Amino acid sequence: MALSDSQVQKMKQKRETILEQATLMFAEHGYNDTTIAKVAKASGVSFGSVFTYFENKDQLFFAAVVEPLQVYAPKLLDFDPNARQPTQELWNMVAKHIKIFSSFGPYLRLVVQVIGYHNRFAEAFAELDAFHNTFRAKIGELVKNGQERGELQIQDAKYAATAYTSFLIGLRVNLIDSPDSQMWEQFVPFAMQLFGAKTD
Amino acid sequence: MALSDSQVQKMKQKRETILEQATLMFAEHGYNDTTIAKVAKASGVSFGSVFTYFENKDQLFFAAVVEPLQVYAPKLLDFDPNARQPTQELWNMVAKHIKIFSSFGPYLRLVVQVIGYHNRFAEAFAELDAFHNTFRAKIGELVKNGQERGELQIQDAKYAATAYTSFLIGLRVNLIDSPDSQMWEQFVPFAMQLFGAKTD
Amino acid sequence: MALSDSQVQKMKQKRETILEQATLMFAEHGYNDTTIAKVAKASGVSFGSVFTYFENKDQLFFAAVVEPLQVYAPKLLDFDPNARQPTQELWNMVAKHIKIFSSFGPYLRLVVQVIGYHNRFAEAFAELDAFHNTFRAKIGELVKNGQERGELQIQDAKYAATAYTSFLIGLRVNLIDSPDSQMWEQFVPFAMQLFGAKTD
Amino acid sequence: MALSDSQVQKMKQKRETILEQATLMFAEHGYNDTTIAKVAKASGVSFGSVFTYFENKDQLFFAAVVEPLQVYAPKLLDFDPNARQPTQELWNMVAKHIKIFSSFGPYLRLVVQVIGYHNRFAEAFAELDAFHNTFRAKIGELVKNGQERGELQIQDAKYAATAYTSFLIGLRVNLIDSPDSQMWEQFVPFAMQLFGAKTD
DNA sequence: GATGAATGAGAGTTCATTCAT
DNA sequence: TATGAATGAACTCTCATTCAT
Repeated sequence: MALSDSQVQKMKQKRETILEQATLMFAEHGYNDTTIAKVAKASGVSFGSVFTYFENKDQLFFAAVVEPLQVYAPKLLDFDPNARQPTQELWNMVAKHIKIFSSFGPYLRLVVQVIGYHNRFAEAFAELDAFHNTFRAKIGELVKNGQERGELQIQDAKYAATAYTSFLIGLRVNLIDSPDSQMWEQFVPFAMQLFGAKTD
Repeated sequence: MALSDSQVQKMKQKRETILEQATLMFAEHGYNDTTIAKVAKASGVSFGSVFTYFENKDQLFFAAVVEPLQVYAPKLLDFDPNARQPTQELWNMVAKHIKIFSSFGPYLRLVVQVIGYHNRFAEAFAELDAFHNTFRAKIGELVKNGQERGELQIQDAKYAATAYTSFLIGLRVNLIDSPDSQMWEQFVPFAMQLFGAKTD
Repeated sequence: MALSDSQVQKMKQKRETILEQATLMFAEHGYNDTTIAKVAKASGVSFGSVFTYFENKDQLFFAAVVEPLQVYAPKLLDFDPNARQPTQELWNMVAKHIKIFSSFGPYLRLVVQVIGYHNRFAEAFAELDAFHNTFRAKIGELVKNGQERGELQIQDAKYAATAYTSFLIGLRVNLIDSPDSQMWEQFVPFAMQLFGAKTD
Repeated sequence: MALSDSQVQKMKQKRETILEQATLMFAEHGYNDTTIAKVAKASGVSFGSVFTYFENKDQLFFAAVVEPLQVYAPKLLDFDPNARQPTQELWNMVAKHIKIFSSFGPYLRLVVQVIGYHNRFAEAFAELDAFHNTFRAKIGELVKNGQERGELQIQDAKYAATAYTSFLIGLRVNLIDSPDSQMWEQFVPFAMQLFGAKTD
């Protein structure tokens, strides 16, 4: 018997709730200290139900890492590498990135874990790594564009991109308990310097 | 009857071995996936012996995090904030830091974990945080010195220091599997830019 | 979906079985030499199931000590302190007590342990002590009644009650391996003497 | 090389100290919760030394139970079953017993344990049981003597003796935390009633 | 004789996962 | 689909005992 629309809807909602709670808990307490029972409780379902929506704990973790990527990736990639005014574009991009990074703390802690234990979480890491490469490549393009237009110092664009993503992730690690966006904003100019923006 | 010197020596050695193995495993597999039994095996002792040298697993972890700090801290702080040629001093400092960060990968992964779960590892985090503050403060001094001598752009020295340590830790996270020091060296100029070093 | 009635019934039964086996083993071998694994085996369940019914070993022990009290207490208190014929009532009471004490050997050994280590088993002891006080008080009333009616020697009723419960528990300790009720019956007259029953 | 007298003396002393501490701890915390390490610490010796004086933990426990018996037994048996004035003798005996029982609380808790787990502590129990039989027999003789002289009610002397020792041990269990000898003294008359002493 | 490092059997407990209801 | 009882692998930690010094 096919499920009614409202049923399907309800199930989607439930899955979503579980995933959200799982993300928060995985991020806060790590993989091992997050138990299925706790996630279930926080989600208002029986722990048996978690297995209805996710094959096992590993899959739940994988989903918690990879699915938000679908949401964040487009936002992070939302800039134009061929912009006419690359410095301006860069500034806007950095401001946006910083805003995003300052706000999705929990998820990024998850990301840091996956990177830290990339052997343990090989599949999830592969996804993140793939995005990271795409991300860096696109940033690199914009940097190159900026250099070609004489707005940025000449330096290896790929390294600059890596330096930049490192800076972002490092900020997230260091400012672990500071969701205060105003403080985060202070770091935009530093990112610009990293890119070799000419200081007039 | 007191223990003989050689006895004491042997014990020190054994403790050291256990701690080293523990550090490696904690860094590689995290706190939970590192079992006392595995550490013992890797160290060539019975698991009971681990408890001879460390009260419990938590203490072992704490020691693995805090003791190396005694070794690394002086090296990281080995620069002169009042140097006559601040830019030169800064460059040397960065080069040294990058070299150190590129080489003690395992330990830094441990550090990232502690920061990531600072609630879980509160005591260890407190130690790291204290060092981080000292570290940033001293870097900030050198930056200020550089600004006063007109060698660096004027910007908030504290933020610059934070940006720098974030950059370092972010590099360590991103370049998780690259001990290749030559690649790391490429990032020295970027750090200099972060500090607002004037590009002639 | 709630559990079916038969399910609930089965669980109650299982809990009961575990508790019974635990009581027997705690009584026979003491707290430490009674392992969860042994209790589980004796109860025909996996050791994990013991934790489904009891939070931990301490709780299991507590339940083994306290729950039977609900059963035995009413039986031990089943006499009338204001009886018209106090000596007769006393005799019946003693006979009943002796019968009960002779039969629930295992449980009483548990009780003796709790008293012996009342620091270790503080909560369980508190429960037993509370009952003991109630028990002695009610016996004291009957004794007083008997004295007032001139059937018993005048003596401190509270001490008499304590002497009596001591006698009972002492018999249980001494006759550790004698469930033989006939032998136990022999002690009824001694208890009566303790109460100062006048020997005509 | 033979040991000097003073050395022998010192060792005897050390053994004594260990045994005393062991008795106290076994009595207070039971066999399992009393560790060799704790006993050693309380005795001011290394735990290795405990094994110099006692083969193993079981032997230590055995010694703690049996050796004091050599001290207490003569005191408990110090009465004349053929006394000319049996009631008087009985009174004196009871008074002495009560005094002794009120004072050596820790040791008696040990005794209760051994009786409670006589399977576990079979050898120690055998010693205690043997003494108990001797003890009861001698008391029985005095009771019989009293009956023959018409001072005591006629009743089975052996049961009377058992009732009496039960009463004593029961008091010890019930008054676990009352070393207050004055309260203990109150129970002498009750013991006399147990023996069927004629109340004038 | 005295010491305490080394060992490992064995205990309690957690928790992912299965599966009957 | 939802539930939670049942299971047992795996982990940390304790402690009696051995034995080299």
